[in-house]
Amino acid sequence: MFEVLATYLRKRIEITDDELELIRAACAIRAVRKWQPMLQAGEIWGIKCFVASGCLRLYRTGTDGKDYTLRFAVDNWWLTDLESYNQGKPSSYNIEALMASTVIVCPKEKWMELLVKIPALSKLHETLMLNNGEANQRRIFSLISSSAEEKYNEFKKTYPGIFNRVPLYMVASHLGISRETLSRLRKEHAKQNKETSSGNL
Amino acid sequence: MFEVLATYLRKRIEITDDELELIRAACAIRAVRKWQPMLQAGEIWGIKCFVASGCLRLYRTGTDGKDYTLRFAVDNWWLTDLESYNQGKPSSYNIEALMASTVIVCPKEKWMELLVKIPALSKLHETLMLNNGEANQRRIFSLISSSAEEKYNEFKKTYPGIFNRVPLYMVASHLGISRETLSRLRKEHAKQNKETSSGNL
DNA sequence: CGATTCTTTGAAAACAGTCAATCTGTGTGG
DNA sequence: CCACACAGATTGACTGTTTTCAAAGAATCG
Repeated sequence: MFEVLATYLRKRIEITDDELELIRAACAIRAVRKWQPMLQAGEIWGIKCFVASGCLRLYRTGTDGKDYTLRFAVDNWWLTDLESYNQGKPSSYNIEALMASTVIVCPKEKWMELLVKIPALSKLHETLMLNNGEANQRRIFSLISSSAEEKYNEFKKTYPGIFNRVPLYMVASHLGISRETLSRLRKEHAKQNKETSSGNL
Repeated sequence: MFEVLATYLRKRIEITDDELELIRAACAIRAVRKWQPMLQAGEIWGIKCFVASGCLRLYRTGTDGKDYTLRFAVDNWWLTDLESYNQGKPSSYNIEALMASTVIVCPKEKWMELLVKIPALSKLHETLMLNNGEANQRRIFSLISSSAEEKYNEFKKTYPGIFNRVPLYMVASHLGISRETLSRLRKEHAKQNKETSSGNL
């Protein structure tokens, strides 16, 4: 299973087999069953986490008692609660598997050693952080500027692989709209696609 | 004016006078008049930018033609369009001064050299990135989970210094609500505060 | 299958947005 | 120093989107 991460890294950076061996030694493979929590609010999140296969989500319970999805992570994505990872404080978030998944985890201290030993990895790490920052900026813009329908379209375009893979109500909470609204939007769209594609030739 | 940045840095990291001199040499001081744009959509943003005094905002025009505020920056804050800075692509965003301001800017290449030469600065830089990531995560949660009123309260609590310093309609666009709604919320709150504080003893 | 979870649907209500008019404060030029 | 212009804020009436609530329908899993 570690091969998934190795392939991922080889595709993105110049890395020797020795360096890969260092990483492998620092990491652990973890199988997560469906609905199994990897992180529960109150715990401290002290690991780097790479999704080798499956699908996880990061969510948080609002003051209204409902769950709101901050982020999904599928094959070859990284997933962290930045707040807890960074400050070592108990997390306000939860991470759970949406299907049987395999993740590769690395304790924070070991990860930091790796970053020192392998400059290319450090560079990649920085790039990932920046990409994440950009994605957040775009998402914030979308949230403050778009209607429910626009957000729906954007999500489908940006994460085509996720839309059909996770429960609808989680996508709704990711977009900040109710499940009913999302259900209606989707219905509308299905209808329109049907109309457009049924022209007679 | 560079002293503002020097003081800022001394407060946060161990830094020698020689190192500060390096930074000073790489930076330029720029005065920005009220409403003057520092960045216009289409341009490339290739600098690090530190607000020594005044107030700027980063905003973007939506498909509806309205402007949406992504971020404010006041004294001792950094401001960037991550997307353009990172990828060197033309920006979709605008940056303008909301009052006469002084900013300290450093070209990207020189900044990267500084990061190599001054490890403590590099560490600070990383911390800032992480803090920004955390703030974004919290803001996204707020946007997907909160009503207009909750967002209003949270903004006032999180950025007390900004609320009274920038036009109301910009705060509204930062929260993703209309100026009228924000105006009404504020009125409600003023009324409630009056009621609470006028109890007879 | 049977039970649970998820989605859909309809009707009513709440919330926030739009439009348009008015008000307020600030700065400018006569 | 006043009057005017202008940007920003407020207000009311209305509209429209989205939420909520409740019930019924699929789908999924053991």
